[in-house]
Amino acid sequence: MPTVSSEELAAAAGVNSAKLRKDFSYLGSYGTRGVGYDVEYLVYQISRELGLTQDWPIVMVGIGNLGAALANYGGFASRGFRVAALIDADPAMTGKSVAGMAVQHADDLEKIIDDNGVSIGVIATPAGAAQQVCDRLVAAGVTSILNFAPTVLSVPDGVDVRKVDLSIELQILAFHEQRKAGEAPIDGADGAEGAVGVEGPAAKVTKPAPGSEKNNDDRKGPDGDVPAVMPA
Amino acid sequence: MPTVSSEELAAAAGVNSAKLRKDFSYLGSYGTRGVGYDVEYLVYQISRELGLTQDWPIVMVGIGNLGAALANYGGFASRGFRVAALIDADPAMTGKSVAGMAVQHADDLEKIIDDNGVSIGVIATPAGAAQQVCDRLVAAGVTSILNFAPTVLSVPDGVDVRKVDLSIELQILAFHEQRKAGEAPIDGADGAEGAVGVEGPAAKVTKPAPGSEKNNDDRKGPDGDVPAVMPA
DNA sequence: TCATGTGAACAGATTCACAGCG
DNA sequence: CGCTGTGAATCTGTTCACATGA
Repeated sequence: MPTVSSEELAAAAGVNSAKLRKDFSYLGSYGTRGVGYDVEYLVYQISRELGLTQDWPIVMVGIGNLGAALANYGGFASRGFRVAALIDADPAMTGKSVAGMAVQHADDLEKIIDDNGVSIGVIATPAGAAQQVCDRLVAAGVTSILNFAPTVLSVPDGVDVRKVDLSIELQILAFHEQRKAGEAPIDGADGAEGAVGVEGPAAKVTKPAPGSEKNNDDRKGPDGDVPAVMPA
Repeated sequence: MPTVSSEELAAAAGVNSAKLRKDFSYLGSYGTRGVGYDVEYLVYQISRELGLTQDWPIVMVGIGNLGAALANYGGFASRGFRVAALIDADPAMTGKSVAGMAVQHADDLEKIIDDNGVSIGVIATPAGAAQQVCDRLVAAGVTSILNFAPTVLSVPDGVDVRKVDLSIELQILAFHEQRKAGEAPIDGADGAEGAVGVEGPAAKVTKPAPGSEKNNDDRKGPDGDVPAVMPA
């Protein structure tokens, strides 16, 4: 399949074809009128725009279950990421092989980052160690951090942090599940009678997907469809 | 602190106070004019709306590194989730203790789901097993699935699937990192000269956060700020 | 003729600004 | 008086529909 039309791509992705064309147009005019988009060329252009054509050395700090799972995660390499080092503070871990790499001790963190020109760090430590690790990463020159620890990190301006909360996804499923179960108030403690706009967001729950596969359509993000504030 | 104003909450969350008030108003009128919101009452109302006051038994299938990491994840219990069972297809895993629970064999999947009234399942198996596990979960009555396997699952109508791609978050960081590095084209293969709207989305990258902590502000979601289509 | 690329219309979400109530 | 709750104004993002060019 050498070329593809916006219509076909849109159907596959479950979005409107006009939106897709408009989005593509922001990257430049890579299509051919009357024909469509050259697949190979389009893939290259999008890859380049997203940074997939670059090599991104990353360090992973905290090689527990989660760190090991991440180190073994197949998707990284194909997206241009190269795990430059696995780092753990536990001396017992040092030298152990995880995902085919020797774990290095946290003492060498600064040197490792410097030697490899790392600008992206992944934190998979326990909550208590996260801020300290973060500070060291930033001091050593890391400017993007992916945080799996259940802590809010403070960083100076110019440093990006993304926090992944693995339970928030379950939360969202449970929220939808609750809706499926019926609108009846579960526990009649008191009045949610006047709950006006509840129907709005709820309409998203089971959108009839235009495509045949249904998977994360309708989704704005892990926290895109729940209120911003939530009790700890 | 018995009460809190929309202004304070908004500052803490890094959003506009009017938006916060409007969002809250969809749940009902739980504030007091001239005073603010009663913290305890507000927490309860939001918890109830989000389903935090319910007990959600879940099963986790695939107890490798990632499954074990999830089973040990502290955040679940506090959000109303109860891990009803850990399930793995490997007989060598059966009976092993992970996060204080004995791993059960996949043969018993249907019985476990039925006995515990489970409606939410977590798949952390290798990609090859995911669809099969998914089908069995659905057949056994599960209606919400959290999928960590790198596969798109097909499910019947009425079943919710959320896919978590751990590398997508890195992808987003790398995308921003690329922007920080400067607008100069990295590889001059050919013309992205006419790249018009690139400045639009880019403006989001380093928004001056209204709050003091900067952490996942500006974020729509793991895929909220990258185009919908991306090469495998 | 066909599918892109894009102004213009539309829809949805956010913010403003203030009436109303404790 | 202060802060909520909310219509109205504004802004942002999506979709329509068609001129344009291969």
